[in-house]
Amino acid sequence: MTNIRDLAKMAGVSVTTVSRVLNSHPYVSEEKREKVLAAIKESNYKPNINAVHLSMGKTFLIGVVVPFIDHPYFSRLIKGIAAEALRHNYKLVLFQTNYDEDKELEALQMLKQKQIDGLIICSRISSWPIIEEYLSYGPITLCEDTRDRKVSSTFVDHYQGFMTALEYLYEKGHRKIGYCIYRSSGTNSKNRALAYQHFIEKYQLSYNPEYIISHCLHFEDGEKVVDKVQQMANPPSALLVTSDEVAAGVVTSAHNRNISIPNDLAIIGFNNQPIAQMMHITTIEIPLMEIGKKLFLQGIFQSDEPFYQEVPVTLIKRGTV
Amino acid sequence: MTNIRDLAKMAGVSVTTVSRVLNSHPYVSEEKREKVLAAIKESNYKPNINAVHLSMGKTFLIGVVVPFIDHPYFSRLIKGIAAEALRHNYKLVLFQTNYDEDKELEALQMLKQKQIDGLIICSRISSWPIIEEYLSYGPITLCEDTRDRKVSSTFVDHYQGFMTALEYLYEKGHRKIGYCIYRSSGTNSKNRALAYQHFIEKYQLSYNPEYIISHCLHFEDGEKVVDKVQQMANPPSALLVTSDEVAAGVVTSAHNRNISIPNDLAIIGFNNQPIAQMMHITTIEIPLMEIGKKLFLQGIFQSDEPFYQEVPVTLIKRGTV
DNA sequence: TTGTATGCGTTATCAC
DNA sequence: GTGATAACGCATACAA
Repeated sequence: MTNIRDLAKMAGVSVTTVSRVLNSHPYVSEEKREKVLAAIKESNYKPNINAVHLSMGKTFLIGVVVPFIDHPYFSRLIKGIAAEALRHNYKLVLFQTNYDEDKELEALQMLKQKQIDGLIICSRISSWPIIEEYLSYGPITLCEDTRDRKVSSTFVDHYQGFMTALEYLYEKGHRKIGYCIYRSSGTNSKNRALAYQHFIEKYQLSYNPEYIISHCLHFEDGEKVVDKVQQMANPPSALLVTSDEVAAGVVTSAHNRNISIPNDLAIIGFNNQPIAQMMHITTIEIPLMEIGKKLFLQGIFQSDEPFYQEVPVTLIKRGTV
Repeated sequence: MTNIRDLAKMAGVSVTTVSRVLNSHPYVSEEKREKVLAAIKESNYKPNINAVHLSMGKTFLIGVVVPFIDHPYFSRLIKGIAAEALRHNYKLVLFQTNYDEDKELEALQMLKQKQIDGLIICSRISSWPIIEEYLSYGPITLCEDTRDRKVSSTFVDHYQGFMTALEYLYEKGHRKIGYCIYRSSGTNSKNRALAYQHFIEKYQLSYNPEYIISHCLHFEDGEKVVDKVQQMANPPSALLVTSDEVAAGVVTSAHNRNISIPNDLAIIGFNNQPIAQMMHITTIEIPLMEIGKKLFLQGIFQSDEPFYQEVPVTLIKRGTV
């Protein structure tokens, strides 16, 4: 492996000059620059990233916290982050937490110890005081509405997305609407709940706690949802479902039991995943790949001031409403 | 950030001694070891990984090449790799190739330039001569049967898995059996094709090229499969399908068109993904998470001799046959 | 069993 | 414009 000193010798200049052309700094004559460039080409030189990192005091590593790596929602987010990271010569440190707070703290600790340059938390379990404590050690970026906090984020307005879906169902004549989520504690879930509550109040609909079904995350959870709906004395006529993955499960289960969709039960999913397109599921599109890219850029190129970035969502009308 | 020199002062020893206890080397008295340990605890010391890396000439980075990051098969593999990598303080560099050879070459180049310590190729596009050329620059690990090559691998015996599935269908009375794959050129696909050919010969069944449907990768491809089957003058009575994801798509489409499964069409998927369990799809189980872990260990702790590691598969009988 | 001194390959400071 | 040289923090050969 040829190094910067070898290059200097080959080009007949000093290491400083080599470093200058390597980093395209000013103050180097065209003549010497070309000599160095030639030497680089001839020797097939590549900088030793370890030395660069040590010298710069940076790791070029970005931590990514997700509850589940192999879940369609998060793997799509990771895809976006990874694509942008590669472009900027950053590497990923993937933390799968399973929503275990200790796992998330491990990631936060790595930030504190400067083992990573920044941390992206795609879905959070630790409380605000914890996050805010670690904020002083390095950039933390979230994927939820943080406008009331001093933490940067790229987020989707789940309140608006949910409301749009609800209004659409109302317009279609539905008055008994339920919804599925994974966990009720997350910010995104809370925003969805808030929209639901406001919607109920606005149209003076009755509130039925049964209509809110939690722990829905995978395709196979769709079956549980249909189970519950079938057991209700007064079942909903429409359901907003966690994600298209789960919505697809609901639709599949419903078919198996001769529940007609949308006649017996209308369904709206989220994310506009490929599966929603194939199964003609009406959905709220969330551009996850794009969000992943934004999260990365925000996580690395961050100023002192928190920066909030909202990504718009779109209702995609298909066959399940 | 306190460093090794600060520790030495605090403990009243030399940096060498500190380094020794840090790396649990022998030849350090219990007395001094404890002083150092105390200093470490007190100062909340963490080694600067950049310095460690530079000094050791290693990056502690492992490259992972996949065609698609957000595909259930590969994201599960990544999950296994990431889990094991984290345990060993390694970080991931994710390359999504989309089966573009240049992308794969980028990863290979990084290995050559010592930008990563090892490379795991989960699905390969480049030819053997290319792989073998880069083998001299660092450990490369594959996820396909490489027993006729000098490249290490953790692999599934797709020949055996396919044959098991075929024999099972034969036993159930099927004589017109087709199969779906993504691409025909991969080693794994070739092994499946070989099993199919041997099976056909063994039972003297007629070979119908129509029965082999390629480019099946996602749930939504299941619909195309059903389309094709319906258009055949002499359709197969059973289908081995790329993955459970695609199998689920086939089953869903079949339901939508009142094709009875398994009566009109029997289906066997692969991987035993959660979706297969939910939809009661008969499948060949492939332990992807476990394979991912093995791939990592193999990729990092590799001797000079190539090492081949076969992972067994199991037929899981459910309702689609 | 311990410590000194050197190297790892860069970047950055400063004098020229 | 240019070039010595000092960090950066750790591992290790070698001397003691």
